[in-house]
Amino acid sequence: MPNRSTAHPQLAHEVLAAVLQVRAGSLRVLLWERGMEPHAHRWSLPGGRLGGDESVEDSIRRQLAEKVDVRQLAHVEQLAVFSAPDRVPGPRTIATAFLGLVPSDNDPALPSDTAWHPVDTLPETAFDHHAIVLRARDRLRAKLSYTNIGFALAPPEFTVSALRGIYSATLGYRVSATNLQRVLSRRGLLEATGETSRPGRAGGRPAALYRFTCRGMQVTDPFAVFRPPSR
Amino acid sequence: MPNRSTAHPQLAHEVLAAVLQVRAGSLRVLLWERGMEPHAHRWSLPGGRLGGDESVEDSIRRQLAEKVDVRQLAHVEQLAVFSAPDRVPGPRTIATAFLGLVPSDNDPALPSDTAWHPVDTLPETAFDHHAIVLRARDRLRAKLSYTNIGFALAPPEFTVSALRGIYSATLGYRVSATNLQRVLSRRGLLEATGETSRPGRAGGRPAALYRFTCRGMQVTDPFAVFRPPSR
DNA sequence: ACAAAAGTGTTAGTTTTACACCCATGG
DNA sequence: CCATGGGTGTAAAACTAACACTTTTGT
Repeated sequence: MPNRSTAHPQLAHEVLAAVLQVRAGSLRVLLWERGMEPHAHRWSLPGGRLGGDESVEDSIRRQLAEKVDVRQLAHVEQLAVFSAPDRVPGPRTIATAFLGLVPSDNDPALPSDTAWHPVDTLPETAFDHHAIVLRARDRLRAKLSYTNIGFALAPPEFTVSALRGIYSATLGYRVSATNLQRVLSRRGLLEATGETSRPGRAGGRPAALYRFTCRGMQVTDPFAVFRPPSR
Repeated sequence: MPNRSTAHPQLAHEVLAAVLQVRAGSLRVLLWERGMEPHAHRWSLPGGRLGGDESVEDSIRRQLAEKVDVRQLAHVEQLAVFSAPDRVPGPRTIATAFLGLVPSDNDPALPSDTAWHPVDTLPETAFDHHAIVLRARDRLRAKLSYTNIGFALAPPEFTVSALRGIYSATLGYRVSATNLQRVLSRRGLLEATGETSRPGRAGGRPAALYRFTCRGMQVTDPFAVFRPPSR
C-alpha cells in the first residue's frame, strides 16, 4: 500500500473534556469563555493541544488540572474523535473528546472565565463543542443504567434521596427512591455506613447514609438480554 | 492559556479498522500480513494515514475499499483512540480505531496478503493491534444485547437457526434459537418474509425466512434499569 | 413410519414497578 | 399529636429461561 501523497498535511491534535457535575439540581458542564477570536465570547470546552510525550488520557488530565483540581475528577473516559476537516478554522485540528465527572459535593475554585452551565440550556458554544456536550450527556445517561457510574457523581456518603436527586437531574426524569435503593442494593453497589443524617427543620425520619461499595467504574448489568448459560 | 511549547511535535494520525465477520462458525477479523519492517510478517489491521481533507470516518471507509468492497460493510463505528507515545516505532502516530461489520454471506475477494483470522486464536499481531481487536469484539458482544446490530452480521434474509449460529459465534456461547426468536420478535426487529428455506439432506421441517425490519443501528433496549415513567 | 429440524406452548423464575403502609423526628 | 420525610412490604406486571410437545419435511 503506497503512500497516497508524499507531502503529508500539518495535523494538530487537541483533547477536550465535557466535565459534568450535578449542582443545584441540574446536570451542568464546565465551560470556558473564549477571550480571543475565533469565536470570541463563545463558550468552549476545557482542553488543549496534545503534548509530544503523553497519551490523550494523560493530556486531558494534565490540561484539566488548570481548571479543576484533578483529584476531584472521579471518572474520565474517552467519548469520541471529532475530525471534520472544517470543525475549527485555521490549521487542521483533530479532537479527542472526553467525559469527565465530578461528585456533586465538590465545589472547585474556578478561573474567572470559567463557569458551570446546565447542559439543557447551553449558551452559545464555540466550534463543535455543543455536539460534544450532548454526546457526553447521552453517554452518561446510558451508563447510569448498566454500570455503577453513579459513584462518580455522588459524594462519598449520601442518603438515598440525595442519590435520587442526582440520578433524576442526570436522566432528566423523576426516579423513584424506593426502587433506586432496591436495584442498587441487589446489585451489591450500595452499602450502609450505619450513620444517619439529621433531618431538616421540617422534621422527618433521619435518613440512613450509604456509600458505593466500589469506586472505579464497572459494568453491573452486562447482558441485557442474551446471557451466557447459567450452568 | 498560553501554548505550552512553541515548537509542536510532528504528529501523524492513522485510522485502523477491526473488520469482523462470522464465517465458518467463528467470529473472524480481517488482517493483513506486513511485508516490511517494523514488525515484518506480523499481522496488522487495515487502515492508513489520515488524509488532509477527510474525517476519520471518511478515511477508514476509503482505505478499507482497498481491502473490502465498501458496499459489503454493513456497519462502521468508532471504537477509541490509541495514543500511547510508544505505540508504534518511528514518528509519533495516533490511531483512531474502528469496528466494521460484514454480513456472513459476503465473501469479498481479498488481496493475497490479507486473510480472515478467528478473534479467539489470533496470530502474532503488530503494534497494539491485538488490543484493538479485543476491544472491537467486546463492543460487538455488548451491542448485540441492547441494539439491533445483528443486522450487520446477518444476510438480508436468514433462518432463525442461522441467526442463532451467528449470535453464538459472536458471543462465544450457545444461544437458544427459541428465545432468540421471541426476544427479537417482541422488540419488533424481525419480520417474516413468507418464504421458507428447503431443508437439508437429512430432512426436517423447512425453516421460515426472516429479515431485520430495520437496517441501520439503533438502540432497542435503552433503559436497562431506570426507565422513564411509562405515563 | 421414522428421524431430523423447526417452531409453539407453557411453566417457572427473576426483575421491575407501583403503591400502601409503617417508622422516626421536629414542632 | 400531627406533619414531614424515610424506609419496608407486597402484589402485579413484564420479561427471560427452560423444556416439553407439535409440525413439516426427507429417506
